[in-house]
Amino acid sequence: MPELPEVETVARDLRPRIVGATIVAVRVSWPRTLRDADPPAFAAAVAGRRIVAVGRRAKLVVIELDDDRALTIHLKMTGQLFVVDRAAPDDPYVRLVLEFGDGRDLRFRDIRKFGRVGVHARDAQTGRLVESGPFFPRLGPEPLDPAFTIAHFRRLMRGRRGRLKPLLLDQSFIAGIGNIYADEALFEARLHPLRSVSSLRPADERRLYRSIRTILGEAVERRGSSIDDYTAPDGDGSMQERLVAYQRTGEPCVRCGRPIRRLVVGGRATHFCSWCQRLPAIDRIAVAAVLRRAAEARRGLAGHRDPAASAERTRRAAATRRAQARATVGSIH
DNA sequence: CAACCGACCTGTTCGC
DNA sequence: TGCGAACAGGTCGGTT
Repeated sequence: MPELPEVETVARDLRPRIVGATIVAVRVSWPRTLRDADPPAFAAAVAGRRIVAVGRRAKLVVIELDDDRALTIHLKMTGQLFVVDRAAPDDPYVRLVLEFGDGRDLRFRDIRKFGRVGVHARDAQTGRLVESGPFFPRLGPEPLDPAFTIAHFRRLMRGRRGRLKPLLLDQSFIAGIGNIYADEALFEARLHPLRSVSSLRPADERRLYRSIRTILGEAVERRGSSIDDYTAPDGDGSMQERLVAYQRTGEPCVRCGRPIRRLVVGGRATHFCSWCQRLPAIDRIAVAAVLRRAAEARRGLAGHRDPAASAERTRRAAATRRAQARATVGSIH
């Protein structure tokens, strides 16, 4: 589920609650939640350790311990972290619990069981996570880091060949962007998701760089987008109110009024305005086949329903589900 | 290297 | 009312 802004919010909410806490025991109800699927080894590694810092890298929550190690937690689609009193009622979707010496629990709840928790080495000198090893993916730079400049961005783009949307989702290119913010950044930059990277001119690259930072920055300020199962320990974000492309199929584009269109790119739903995010001539031919196939697929879906109404239904259902998730979490300090 | 596919999971919605 | 298919914000490994 969560992308960079949501994970950042979770880390910030967790920090004041768990820094200083000592882990005295571990409960694992779904062993595969652990990246090495070995609960006894995990318990032995963390028992007695004190938490000294909480941060984020890409979409990972990083919990640093008072030895040379850190826990990384990837929430994937439906993971949630919250702190409750040990006596708080159990929940069938809680997969892993860190029990603290002060009577509280850090609980990891994850309906779809995609989330993963790993133990990683930490550089004793710098306190930074060692970003290597069998379970650690190659991660690109942090887009909101001040060190991530337009020059840096240009250098990364050089030599890349594919299309924009898959590139933005590639965590080894830039870390932390997911499906929502990829669509929003491309809309903001007025770039078509199927635009070829090699066709970008300097002005296009500048707009893309700026839109990525603007969208992610605002999303962090707004505590992320609360959609479906995502909610943070200190409550919902509000970025969902500002999304203008994602899940807006059929609704009028906020810039030109033409309907937002939906395509599947790399297996992911992709939302854009085909007027504001036009393809240059070079790309049109290459992309024509993709668009034709999408049109055929749409026609194939008999009983063509109203896409805007459908999107609205989807959002309402999502809000309901989120309310249930929130009620379940019921986090305390 | 780039893109696509099925896996991994569960819950919800929609068409029939 | 019930049933199956499609879909959901992420990533991985194996193919093409």
